[in-house]
Amino acid sequence: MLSKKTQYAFRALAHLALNYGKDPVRISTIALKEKIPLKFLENILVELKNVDLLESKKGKGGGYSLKISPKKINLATVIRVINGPIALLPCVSLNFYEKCTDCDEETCGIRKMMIIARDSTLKVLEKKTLNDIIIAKD
Amino acid sequence: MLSKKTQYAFRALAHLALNYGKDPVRISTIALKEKIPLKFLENILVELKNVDLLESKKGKGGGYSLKISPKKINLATVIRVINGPIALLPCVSLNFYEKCTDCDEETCGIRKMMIIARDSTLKVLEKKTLNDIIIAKD
DNA sequence: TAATGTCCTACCAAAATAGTAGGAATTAAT
DNA sequence: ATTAATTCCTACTATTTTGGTAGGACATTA
Repeated sequence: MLSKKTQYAFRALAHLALNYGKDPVRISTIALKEKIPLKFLENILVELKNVDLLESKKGKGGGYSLKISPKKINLATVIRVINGPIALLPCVSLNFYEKCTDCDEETCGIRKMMIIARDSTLKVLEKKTLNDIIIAKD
Repeated sequence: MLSKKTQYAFRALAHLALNYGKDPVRISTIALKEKIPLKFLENILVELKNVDLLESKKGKGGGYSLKISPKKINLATVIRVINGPIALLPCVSLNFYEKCTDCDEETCGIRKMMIIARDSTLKVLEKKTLNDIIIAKD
C-alpha cells in the first residue's frame, strides 16, 4: 500500500497540474484546499522539487509549480520518489534492487512470478500520468 | 513491498507444495531447510492453517501439509492472508476496502488510475499459483 | 505415561510512518 | 533599507508496524 505521504503527494501534484502554466501556488493554499497538514506538505514538496518535478519561488507571489508538463510525469515516478519500490520484493526491483538472502535468483520460482507481476503493474503506472488523473476527474 | 513474513510464507508453502500428497512436514524441518526463524514460522503456519490452506497433525509423525492442491492456491490469496491488501490504496481494495477521507470517489482521478493498476496486478497474482512457483524452479 | 509435535498467549526491540517545532534563507514590495 | 512573505532546513516526537522471542498448554502416538 502507498503511504499517506504518497497520497498527499498525488493530491498536491494533481492540484498543481490543474494550475500548470499559471502562477505558482503557495504551500498554504494547497494544504488548505487538499486538506493536507501544512508542515508535512512542506517536506513532500521539497522532495518533489529535489528531483526536478517541481520548481519553487520564494517571497511574495512565490509558491510551487510543475517544472514539466503533467503529461510527462507518470505515476511510477512519483511513487518511486515518495514511497519507494513498486516491485513486491527487493530482488525484483528495477530501481531499488537488493539481493535476497538465502535464495538463488536463477532458480527461484517466487522471484520469476514477482517479475511478471511487477511488469504488469509497471505497464500501467509508467503509462498513466498526472494528466490522466486530472482529466479523469470529469 | 511484501513483508519478510510474507516471503517466509511463500518459501514455506513452496516447500510444502513439493511434498504435496506425501507425509506431513515438521515446522522444524521447514525452518531449517528454508532458513526461517522457527518460532516466527510457527505463527505463520498457524495463520495459513486458520484459513484452510494448510492442515496439521500433532504428535509423532505430525507436521504440516497443503490442504488443497498447489494448483489451486494462487499468489493473491497468500498475500492477502499474510500481508494484507494488494491494491495501492485502501479505497480501491476489493478485500480490505476503506473509504478515503476528504475525497469524492466518483470523481477522484487518482482512484480511477489505481483501480486500473490494481486490476493489472491482480490479473497476474490471481492466475499464478504455488504450482507455478515450483515448476518455475527448474 | 512419556515423547513428539502443534498451538496459544504474551511480550519485546527496532524500524517505519506521520507528523510537529522553530527558525534560517531568500525574494519582492514599500 | 526595511519589512513582509514565502520557501527551506534541521531536529525532534508519538504511534504503528514489523520481526521476532519465551514459555508453556494441548493433543497425539507409541
